[in-house]
Amino acid sequence: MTGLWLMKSEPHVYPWEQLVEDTNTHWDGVRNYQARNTMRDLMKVGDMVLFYHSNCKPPHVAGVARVCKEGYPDFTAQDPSSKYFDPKASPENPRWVMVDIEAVIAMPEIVTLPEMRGNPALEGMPLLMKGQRLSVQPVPDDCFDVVCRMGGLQGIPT
DNA sequence: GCCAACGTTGGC
DNA sequence: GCCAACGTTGGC
Repeated sequence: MTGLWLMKSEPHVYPWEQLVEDTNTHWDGVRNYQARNTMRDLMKVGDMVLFYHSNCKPPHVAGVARVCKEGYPDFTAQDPSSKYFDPKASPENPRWVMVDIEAVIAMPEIVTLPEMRGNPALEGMPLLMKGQRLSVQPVPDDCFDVVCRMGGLQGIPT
């Protein structure tokens, strides 16, 4: 079964357009244990990802990506010059994990947070639940499909 | 810029 | 192991 996820990025840090230009990227900088565990234990090659722009007006899903490399140490945690440096990380205990994702397709039309909040079919989506801040989070199958259709796609892309 | 909701840290 | 203090996220 293909896992379905949502990953948040602030557009001024790493926008969807950059992923398209890069083709793929390593998802560094996640410093939350729950999100780390998701990437380390649950995300598999071929899983699909909603690429979400947070901290912008309006927040929105910009495109669909795919996991192309499974969890491995986030090397930025061991790089003192990185803003993601963590002195507690080491080769023996990397502490933080990342996956690689690749761009699949842009949403023909972005799907905004208010639009998603207004769709009763998305009631079960963690993103829309109060207090939900995880930067990597699961998306129920039916919700993933609904978001894709709201963005003008014919369901979940392959 | 505000602030609610969390998560982490560290003293005890 | 508790919990107060602090830091961060991210919508508004």
